[in-house]
Parts: sequence; structure tokens; C-alpha cells
Amino acid sequence: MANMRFPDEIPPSVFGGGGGGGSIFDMAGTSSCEASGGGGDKWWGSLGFMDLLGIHQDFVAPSLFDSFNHPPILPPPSSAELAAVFHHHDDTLLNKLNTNNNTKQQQQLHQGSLSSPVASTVPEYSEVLNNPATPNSSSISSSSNEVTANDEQNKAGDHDDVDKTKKPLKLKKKNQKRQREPRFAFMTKSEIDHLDDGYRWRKYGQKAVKNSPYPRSYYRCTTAGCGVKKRVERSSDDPTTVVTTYEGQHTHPCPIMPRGTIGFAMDSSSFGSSSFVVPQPHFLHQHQQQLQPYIYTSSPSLNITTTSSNSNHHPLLNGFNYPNSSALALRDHGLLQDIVPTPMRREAKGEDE
DNA sequence: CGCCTTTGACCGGCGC
DNA sequence: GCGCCGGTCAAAGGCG
Repeated sequence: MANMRFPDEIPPSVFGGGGGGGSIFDMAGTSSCEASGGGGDKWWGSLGFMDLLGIHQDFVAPSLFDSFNHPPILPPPSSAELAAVFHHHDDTLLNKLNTNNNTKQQQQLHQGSLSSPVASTVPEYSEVLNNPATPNSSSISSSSNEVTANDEQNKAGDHDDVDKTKKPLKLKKKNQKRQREPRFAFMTKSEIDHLDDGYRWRKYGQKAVKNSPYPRSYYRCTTAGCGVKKRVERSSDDPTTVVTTYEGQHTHPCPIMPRGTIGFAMDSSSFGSSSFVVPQPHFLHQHQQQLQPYIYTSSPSLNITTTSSNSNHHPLLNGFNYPNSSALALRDHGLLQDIVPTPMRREAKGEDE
């Protein structure tokens, strides 16, 4: 598979608003740590999508998984122009989302976890807007009992499947209902179905989606022992929108840790629950309030710009290469302004000059 | 050769 | 019980 990359220089263009309903990350292409291995001169240039997701996740709460029990504090959504992230246990949510962008369910999602960030009642799934989340973050491991349990279960299951020859596979333990790992779903505007997030995925299945002309693809993280899965499907309502659902939690860092990530990497010990260092911009918490909705719109020409009022010019981003869509997204939205500490920005700028 | 995608078959959950 | 459907498996083939 060819790694999609952005051209080194991307002229500014129109940063269109996201479509209706749901959150939209607009990305024109994909990239990965892998892809950026050669060209990522800038710390930022090779920042993987998942890294960013991780960042955003942290943005949501010190532990996003904690938010399963404690809804994250979120900035208010900006109506339709929202970058929505769902973490849920309900498989049907996305289907419903796809088939009806304005369902009552969605409204409940919005109301439940957005307008009432500290709501005491937590729906089985909750929506996290403007905070692209990922299972990948050390900060979530502390409350990911279910994940680890499931990982083990998965591994055990895999072994069983492998050891036992062929057909009697799936001899799953009876009476043991398969537990779903927490899921994070988000919608992106993209021409590319499979957004490269820096991790290595192996496609293990594809199914036709009911009421949709677009198939759903199933991916699994290829790293040994990592049972993270990913589902990718294109919205039937809005073919330009790709719904990506992550399931599980990476037990490893990004296969190719982008150099730039160092800038974000915090000592995992400072979070007390990390088995590896991942971007942990805890300073984000201080800036939560400034969060802008992530509305990323790509155009076929990959021209992207921003409409965000406070993102007209980012010293940090001046002259940066944009080998990946996430970078674009952030640049686009001036997000770095909010999430990157000034010293870091300065440093980056200096490096850039 | 290793890794990946494709694809049909299979399995389990769930609703009727 | 049956059928539908989502999810997974694994053989086969492609690609670098």
C-alpha cells in the first residue's frame, strides 16, 4: 500500500466547515510514522495521527477511560461543526449515526456528555466532541482493566484458535459473553478510508454495511500482543465522511516514534500508569477552555486552510512540512496554539528557521 | 520471503 | 428455532 503523504508545501486554502451532524476531522490523506520516517525533519512533521489523537484524548481528561465513568469535561460543541468522538460499547451507534445524522440518540449524546460534562448519569456510550480520542495513551491504562482483561482474553482466544487446528476455532468459552473493549469512534472527512495513524494495521476483514453502499473494513494492530482493532467505514449519508472506530488500547508505542513526538513525550512515570512513553501534553488541561472544534476539511487538491479566528498565523507552523494529515489538521485549526506550550512553539519555530 | 489485502465461509448474538 | 447481521478466520494471491 502506498503511503499517502502530503506535499511538503501545502498552500493555504479553504477550510470548510464540516458537514452535518457529527464531528468531522477532515483529512485529505493519511500518513504515518512509517510514512514520515524519511521526511520528518520537523518534530511536528512526523507526528502520527494517533499521537494527535492521544493528545486530544488527554485533552479530554487525564484518563479518557476514566471518562467512561466520569464524563470528560468538554468545551461546548459548535453545533454542526463538531469533531465528534465517540467511545462506546454500542456497536449500533455508528450505524445509527450513519443512517440518521439527527437522531434523538445523537441529541442525547450531545446533551448527555457535552452540555453536562459532569453529568452523573453516564450512558452506556458517551460522546466526546472535539476531542479525537484514541485508545492509545498511557494515561488511560490506569483505568483500563477491562481492556487488559480483554487483551488477555483475546490473546488467549487467539492462541486457542491457533493451536486448535482450523475449524473448531471460535471455541470461545461458553457462558462467557465476549466482552467488548471500549471503543472510540470519530468521523473524518477524508477521501482516504484508512487513515494512517502511525500504527501498523492489518486488514482482516471487510463486510458490506447494511443500508450503505460502502463496505466496512476491519483492521487489527499488527504489533504482537496488541489487540487493538479498528473499523473503518464510509458514511452512507455523507460519502466524504469516514467513520473510524478504535477498539482497545495499544500496548506499545507508535512503531516508529516520530522524532517530533519527543517534544510531546513526557515521562510516563509522571502519570503513574504508563508502560511506555507516549505524547502526554498534560499542559493541555490548562488550555481546555480554548479548544476549538476540530473541523478539518480537505479538498482534492489537498489545499487546506483555516477559518478559525485565532489561527490565522502560527509561528510554530510557519514553513512546516505537512507530511501527514493530522499535522494539517492541527495547523489548520490553530490547535497547536492551544496545545503547544510557548517554549515548545518557540523551539519549533527556531528549528524551523 | 515477509507482509499485506481480498474474500468466502464460519461463528455467535440477537430479534422475531 | 430460525434467520439476519456483525465480526472474525484463514486460504489464496499480490506486492515490494
